[in-house]
Amino acid sequence: MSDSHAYAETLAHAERVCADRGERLTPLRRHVLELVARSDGPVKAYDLLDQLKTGPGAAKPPTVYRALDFLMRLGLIHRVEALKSFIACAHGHGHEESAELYICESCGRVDEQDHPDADPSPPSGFAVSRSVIEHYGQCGDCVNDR
Amino acid sequence: MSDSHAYAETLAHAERVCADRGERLTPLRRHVLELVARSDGPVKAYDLLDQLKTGPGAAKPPTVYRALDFLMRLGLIHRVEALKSFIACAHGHGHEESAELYICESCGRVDEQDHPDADPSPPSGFAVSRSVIEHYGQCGDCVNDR
DNA sequence: TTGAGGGATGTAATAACATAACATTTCTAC
DNA sequence: GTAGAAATGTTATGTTATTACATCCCTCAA
Repeated sequence: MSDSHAYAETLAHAERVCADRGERLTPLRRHVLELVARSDGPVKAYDLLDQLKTGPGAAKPPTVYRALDFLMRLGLIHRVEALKSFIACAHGHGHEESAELYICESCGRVDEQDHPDADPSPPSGFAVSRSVIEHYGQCGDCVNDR
Repeated sequence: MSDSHAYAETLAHAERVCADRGERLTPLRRHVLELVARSDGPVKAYDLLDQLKTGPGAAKPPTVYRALDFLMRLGLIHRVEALKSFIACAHGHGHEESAELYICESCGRVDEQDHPDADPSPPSGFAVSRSVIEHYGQCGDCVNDR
């Protein structure tokens, strides 16, 4: 997500989503989304905080976490649970709360797949509202490099 | 996992796994496993810490985290990433690193399913070594209760 | 039997991650 | 223009996890 085309699309998509839902993509929120989208891989909240700390009016943790919560609520970013990190959503998909992520532990790249909405085998009667699906390993490139 | 039969089985299983792999289930590690297994649902590291803090020789964080790491390494417990918590593994299954969890947000119960080893759609060439699969929602009982 | 080496545990300090509570500002609608 | 709601600022603190180093304890070989 470091290439500028995808990045521009991410922002344009964010504008559209906000407009659709009557939400405000404020400068702060846009800025945080930019930082997440420009970053080469999953990025941590406190790294964002550092990047927002230029000058005397430095951002404090709640500022960043609120923006991240907002962006997650709109499905514009995902939290990578096992890395305590965040990535920009690669899709304009609908199932905002259920990305399926492939995280390369060698190069750090994250690949987001569309995942089947139908769960293979939920326990009887269980109603899933949100899923965390994260696969760790090595991407094709890193496997070949060895 | 609060019923004593399953609990006894968990410990017996732990003994077997350790014996097989030449690892030592020390009193401390056994104690931590007991606390996790006896707990009614996912339990937090600092809750365990509190439970180990009886008397003056109180346990400190690294003590608990080391035991938890050990138990995870052997597949005896799982970390519930999005809850920052731990549960005893319900199975003696082989794919230790890839439990599929159904977590009820109403009653807190966690149901561990065997999940398909075959991944539906990994990116080309990606070699998965470990997966985090957590489904949040309501279990059948809680859905009916409403 | 002793002492070297390794694994486990104890301990202190601190790093890293996240939220609560409340004040202030900004936007929007009337 | 003003009320109410939404967003942001600010302070403080809560929660989760690790680093670094000391000590203990067990095993095994000399």
